[in-house]
Amino acid sequence: MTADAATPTYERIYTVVRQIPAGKVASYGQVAAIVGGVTPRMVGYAMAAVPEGSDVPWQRVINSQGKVSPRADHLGSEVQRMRLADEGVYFVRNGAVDWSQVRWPGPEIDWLIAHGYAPLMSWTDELR
DNA sequence: CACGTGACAACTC
DNA sequence: AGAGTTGCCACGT
Repeated sequence: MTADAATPTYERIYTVVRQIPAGKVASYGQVAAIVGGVTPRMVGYAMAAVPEGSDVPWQRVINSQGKVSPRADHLGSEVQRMRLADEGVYFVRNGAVDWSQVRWPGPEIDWLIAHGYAPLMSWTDELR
């Protein structure tokens, strides 16, 4: 599945999110930077729109503070925490994950090129 | 810490 | 075809 300019925005976002392995997490801003041309908020919207039973691991995208973002559906954030716990991702000290332990380093450069994403390194500053 | 600001795709009538 | 509705952000001051 490539992601050229003709690919719908949400699909381009989902394609990147599907690369995040179990046990790792990424921030909305990180995903947005990798996809390119989308804002972190758009990534949040896309995650909220993931259909039930989809293969998109939406739970692996959290906010820049390392916390599960609050949302209209309270239960949703609890489900997200539980699913992450099942994958070995835990929220310690005031509800935030330890980025140094669970941060997804991002896709390989080759993958980006092979799938039509610009291998811009601007997102590395998200890797604080 | 509390704001203000930037910036929207997909869906449903 | 077009308007209206609906959503899980990040960063600067």
